[in-house]
Amino acid sequence: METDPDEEPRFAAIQQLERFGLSTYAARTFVALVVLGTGTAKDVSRVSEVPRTRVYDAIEELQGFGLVDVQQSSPKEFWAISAETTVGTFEREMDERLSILVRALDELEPVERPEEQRGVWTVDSRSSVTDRVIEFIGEAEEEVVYMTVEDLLTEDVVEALRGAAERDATIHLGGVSSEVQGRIQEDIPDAEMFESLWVWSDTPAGRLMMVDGRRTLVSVLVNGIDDAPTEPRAETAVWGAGETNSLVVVLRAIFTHRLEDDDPLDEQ
Amino acid sequence: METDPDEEPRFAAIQQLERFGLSTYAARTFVALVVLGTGTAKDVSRVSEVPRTRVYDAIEELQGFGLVDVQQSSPKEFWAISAETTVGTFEREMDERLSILVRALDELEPVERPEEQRGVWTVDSRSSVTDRVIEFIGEAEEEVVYMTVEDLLTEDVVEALRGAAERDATIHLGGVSSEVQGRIQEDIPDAEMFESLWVWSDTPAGRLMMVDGRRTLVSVLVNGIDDAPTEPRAETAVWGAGETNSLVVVLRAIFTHRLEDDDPLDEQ
DNA sequence: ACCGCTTTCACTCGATAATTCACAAAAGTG
DNA sequence: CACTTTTGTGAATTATCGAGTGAAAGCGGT
Repeated sequence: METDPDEEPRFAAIQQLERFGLSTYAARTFVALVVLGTGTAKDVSRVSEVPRTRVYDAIEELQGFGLVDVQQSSPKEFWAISAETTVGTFEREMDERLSILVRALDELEPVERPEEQRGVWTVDSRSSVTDRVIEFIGEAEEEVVYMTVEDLLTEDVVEALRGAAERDATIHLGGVSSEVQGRIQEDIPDAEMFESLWVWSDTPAGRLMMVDGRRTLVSVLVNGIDDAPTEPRAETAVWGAGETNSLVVVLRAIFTHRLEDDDPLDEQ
Repeated sequence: METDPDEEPRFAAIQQLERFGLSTYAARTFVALVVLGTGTAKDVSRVSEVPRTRVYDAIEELQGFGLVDVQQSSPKEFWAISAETTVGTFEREMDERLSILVRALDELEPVERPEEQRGVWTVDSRSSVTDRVIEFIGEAEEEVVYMTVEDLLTEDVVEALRGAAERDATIHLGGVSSEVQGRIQEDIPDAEMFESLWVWSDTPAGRLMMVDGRRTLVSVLVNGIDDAPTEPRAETAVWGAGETNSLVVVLRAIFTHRLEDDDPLDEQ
């Protein structure tokens, strides 16, 4: 690191503002004004390193976003809205953009997504895997089998499972310690716990799920066991859909065999 | 218009995706996949007009956002997440960015913003003016005088007024018809209504407010009366702060004079 | 081993944004 | 009132990044 620590929030703010679509001049100008509260083009130029003659354009851009007010005097003075209001402004802006996006996508999306798939799809980051898990659980009508290491049994997943349980789907949950089992039983009384089908820890295994016997997902934690345990290990998953999908067929075989058995740990 | 109406949502979707930071290739590729549900580079290229050879880069970019999964086969196949999940993904992304921004801005913002101001600031769009109005009402400790045309008495403003009333500030509200007065009385029982100080309609007047006798705002509706009444008329405002601010002094004179009078319509 | 297809990658070009420059208008200053 | 400094606007120049192109490297099947 070679950056002045005092400048770190300034840099972060500028970076985020740029990501929201401001030009670098506009972003730097705004941050300068937040620090100053109020100031002239010259003031802004001094603390923001924006060429003085360009401050005016930047202000205009910021006015378009409703982020600064100006005082019609000579020299003109500029005033930045409060941090709080700024966030509110962007929140509204983003809501707006999102609603346009969802409207457009809904029109484009074919009414029914192809269900049966031949291949096996791969998903990469942890958050994406979680997305997929939640999506699939959300489609469950009859049965969810979900086996996971505890780290990955996050609140939103439990939420999705509860939703499925309330739709009268059977929940089989495996791989979690007895303490956590208790907590889950409170949330989802109907969930049925089962022991791990095999030794679960000390493997890179992440989660393993099957929904209605026609959709399955398997994930592993990458950056192997011997790696520095600093980084939360990244997750990567494969999933498949359809009665005849190969991944589905394999997992269905395993699960139905094991779950119908009352003493699953001994065989094979 | 010369665009195929069928293509309009497609265009809108691409545009929004670009604003969220996707390259045009990535945006076009994703939209193509949403339409197709699933497809190879060739398929995508055909419907998206993205050069076939660059589809792969686009997919990589999209994977970074968690928007597509791929099938490791030859040819590779690509799968787009559902519209619903897409929105969720961006929602999380934006929340993340916003929280970084607010953290950074809070550190930068001087603890107390300068209160007394000499000049008069101008604000431009309707939403920005509303922002300022709400902000100022939120600072009220003793008294809010707010006179407005009914169009501009939106729910969020009423909300802010209620908040001020609950902090034991006196609310004087003027310029609204008796029907609306009734509705407001329900929301904010303590609000005190007063008649317009002058003929209010048929002027370009918008709102006029004073908070604690030290902060005032006046707005007008531009794009004059004789303009086509299609567009909701734009609003532009000026505001000032501080006991000795000229705008504040003028409005305080008017308001205190008129409000203390029981028969405000006749004089001057 | 060959051919066609898929995939990757290095490179050009052009649009756009960043930066600099020149100058007119306005505001101070002696 | 002449002269200097400051302020604001517009155009000119430079840099950067992404779109588009094409060559070359894998891969599969015959």
